[in-house]
Parts: sequence; C-alpha cells; structure tokens
Amino acid sequence: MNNEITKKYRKRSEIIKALGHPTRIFIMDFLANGEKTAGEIVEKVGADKSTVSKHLSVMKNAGLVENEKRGLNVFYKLTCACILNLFTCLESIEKRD
Amino acid sequence: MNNEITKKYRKRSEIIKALGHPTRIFIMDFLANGEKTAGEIVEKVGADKSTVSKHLSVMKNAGLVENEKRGLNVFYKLTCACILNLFTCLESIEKRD
DNA sequence: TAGTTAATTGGTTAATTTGTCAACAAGCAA
DNA sequence: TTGCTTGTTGACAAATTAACCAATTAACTA
Repeated sequence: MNNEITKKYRKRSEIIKALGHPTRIFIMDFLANGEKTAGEIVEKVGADKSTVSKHLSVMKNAGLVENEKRGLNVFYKLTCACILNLFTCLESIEKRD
Repeated sequence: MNNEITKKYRKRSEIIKALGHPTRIFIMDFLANGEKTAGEIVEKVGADKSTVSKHLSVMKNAGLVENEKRGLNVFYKLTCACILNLFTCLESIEKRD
C-alpha cells in the first residue's frame, strides 16, 4: 500500500465517512426529494441546530452536498444523486444477516 | 426522525462506517480479485497483523466480507460485489473538487 | 439604526475508533 | 507430545468524532 495509493484511499474514505452516520444518511434521503433549507433539515432531524449544521458541514466538505445562501436561508442539495444507489446495495447486505 | 426510522439508519451507517477507512477500502479492492487469506491481506496492506485482523473483523461484522477457515488459513471474500459500484460514484464526486 | 430570524462557529465534555504489543487458540507436522 | 505457523483477542494509550450550549455572523425589516 504505497503512498500514492493511500492518498487515493484516504480521499475515498473521507467521502464514505461523511456518509457513515445515521443522521447524515437520513439527511441524504431527505435531500433526495429536492433542496431544503438548513432550518427544514433541523426540524426534520429533530436535533440541535448546531449539531445539524455541523453534520451539513461535514457533508459539504466531503462533496456530498452543496449549498447556496438566498436571503436569510441556506439551501442544501445533493451534488450527486448516484450515491442513493448505494442504499439499494446496502439493503441486500442487510438482508443477509 | 422517529425510532423505527433511526433503527434503519443506524444499521445502514454501521455498514458504511465499516467501509469508511482507507485500509478497509483498500482491502475491498484487493478482495475484488477473489478470495485471499488473512496473511496475504496483511502482507499487501503492510500493517501489523493484529491491526489488519481487527479491520477484517469490523468488515465481517458489518456483512461486507465473509470468511472460512481451511487448514491453517482463513480465507476472506466479498459478500456482495455490488459495493464496488460505489467506488465509481465516488470518483465522480472526487472530480468535482 | 435597532431588532429579528437563520445559520454557523467556538469551547467543552463524553464516547468511539484506531494502533500496538503481548498473550492466546487452532491446526498441522515431526 | 512438542513445536511451528496462522490468525484472533485483550488491555491500554492516543486520536477522532459527536453533542450540547453560548456567542457570533449575515441578511432582512420596521
């Protein structure tokens, strides 16, 4: 596992780690319906707004979502809906247990 | 995010977290070529055998791999090659940055 | 300008994850 | 049985992640 390779795998794992939290997966699913404001996400998740904001920040840094400020609101949306296909695959793994 | 839902998302995140480490992604790629012994994986990864063994244990608990002891060796293989499709999707996210 | 709403950031604490070394268990062979 | 090889487990320290509250910033409105 040489250095060039580890760089590649580190980058991948950053993205995957950003997906690896129940709240963040929930947010991915929620955003599959279209863009939402941070406030709408906070309400849907039901956690402290600072907690949710930090989750969104992790997701944005990983490139899972992008955001845009319009007026007082910040709108979030998925950068790549293809990630949702992963969930289908996960279900087939879940069923094996 | 009610209780029934969180159970679903917790299970998903367990699987994803098991993928969210550079070494473990590397192992997934390595196993895409077919089953390998723990020793072969240790050599390829280049880390302590106990470290690799624990990574394999995390992956197995999540259902990403399965193993079988034959003689002195323990052979590991992917339970579901479909996970590899995820990596294609990740590349498209990586390219956006 | 002062006030209000929406969202992010900083600081702190608790929990989880990772890596390493040493000890152990299982299977084989002399 | 004794010893060798392969792999897993336990204990511990270091690093990372997560949640919460308080303070702050940004954009609008009266």
